[in-house]
Amino acid sequence: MDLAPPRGTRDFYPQDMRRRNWLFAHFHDVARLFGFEPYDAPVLESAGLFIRKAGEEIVDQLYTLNDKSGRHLALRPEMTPSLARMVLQKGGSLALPLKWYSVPQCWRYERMTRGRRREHYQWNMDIVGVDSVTAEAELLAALVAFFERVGLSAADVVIKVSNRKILQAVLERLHVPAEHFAAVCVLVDKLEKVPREAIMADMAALGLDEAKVDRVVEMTSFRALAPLAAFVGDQHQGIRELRRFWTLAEEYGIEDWLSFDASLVRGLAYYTGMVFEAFSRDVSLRALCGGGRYDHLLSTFGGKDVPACGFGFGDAVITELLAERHLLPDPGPQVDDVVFAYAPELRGAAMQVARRLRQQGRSVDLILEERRIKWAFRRADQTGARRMVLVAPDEWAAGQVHVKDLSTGQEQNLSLEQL
RNA sequence: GUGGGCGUAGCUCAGUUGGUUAGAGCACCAGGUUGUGGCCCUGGAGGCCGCGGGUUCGAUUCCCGUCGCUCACCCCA
Repeated sequence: MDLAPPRGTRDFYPQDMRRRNWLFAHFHDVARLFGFEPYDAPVLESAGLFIRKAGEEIVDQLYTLNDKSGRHLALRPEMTPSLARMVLQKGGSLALPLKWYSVPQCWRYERMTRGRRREHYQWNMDIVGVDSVTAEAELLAALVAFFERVGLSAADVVIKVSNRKILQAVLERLHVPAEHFAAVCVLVDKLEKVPREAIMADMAALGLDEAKVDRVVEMTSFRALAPLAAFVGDQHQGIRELRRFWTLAEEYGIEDWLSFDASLVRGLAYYTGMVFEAFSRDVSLRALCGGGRYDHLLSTFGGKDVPACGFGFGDAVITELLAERHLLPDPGPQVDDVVFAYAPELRGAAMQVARRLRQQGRSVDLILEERRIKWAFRRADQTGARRMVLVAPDEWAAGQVHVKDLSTGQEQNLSLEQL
């Protein structure tokens, strides 16, 4: 029997769990600060929820299975389709806008390399029902709040921002059929990552010959808004949204974190407007997080569209960055009191003491075995306990327990009421 | 998918030019100290040397295969 977890998955021993909880606590805290409500959905969904035909890698990497009734199911590779399903299921009964968040475990079957596994936890924040870039500004402000809380600054992290509507305008001028927009976006996303020849056949199938691809490459090379505005028109909606967004970002005080980058497209098919990804400025890592606007996702599931945007933020890359910056804490256990009975006859008394302490909300490690006191002290050191509470014959006869502060060494006898 | 590195105690690793009983540190247990921790001392337990085959009088060591882990490349959110 192989005792290792399946390839690409992780065990979380208590020490790992403490660190994970530390990170997740920041996710939860920031969500609360921004007024987002938690939700969750099954890890296992109908495979059809995730299967799209735009050539996305995430669809090729689905973990799928057939259950005993022959249903075609998949482990979720991302959370957004489940969120869309939940919103659709409630019809019009949900009071918009929704500001929801979750920290789901997501799965994808892919080859293992450094910092890439087959399972990760991904903090998701989504705003459903707001069609203005005020929503994107809110999401990015939350991202910045998170980075600041874990000790990162605008000197460490850059959030690249773009808007797919600009690419859409370019494609329209090149007479690329509108129904190919999503698939072309997925290919353009690959332009920077694979040799151009590798995807030219796919480009041609979608209506883009060499000259048109040249035009797209030229357009994605811009790192400033002005030349693009000249390209697609100063009053184009994509340009106006970006300008409005930047104004909002300045008012939020987060503009130092942001950078316009026309090459940013993202590899998911459903984005329709603003898109963004955060990167470490100097450490070579994959994107820390990414997101964007997906105003037409709900109609692909047969429902009425509702404007929405959101981001996903995986636990893996940020953990690597924080570790490299020595910003990742290694918290110890959180036991307050160790309760130890000197003799078997005092076990009942020790249980009473432990119960009393727990009623006060203290974390109590009651020694369950017949051990020598030396062992109890060593265990107290290992668990980081603050006090040793000794239930001893003479003191107990007087209605008291002997309490030792483990950091100062001070000792005193206290009654149950004084504990 | 290609190439490299590594598989020896719970963990990190040493070692064996092929030879009797495979070592260390940390961790664990016991004792020194029958009611007081961290330090120290002494002792103990713990190994199909990844698995299978081959060569050999003899393999943890050499050879072949295989599985696992890992890094780089390839590919990709």
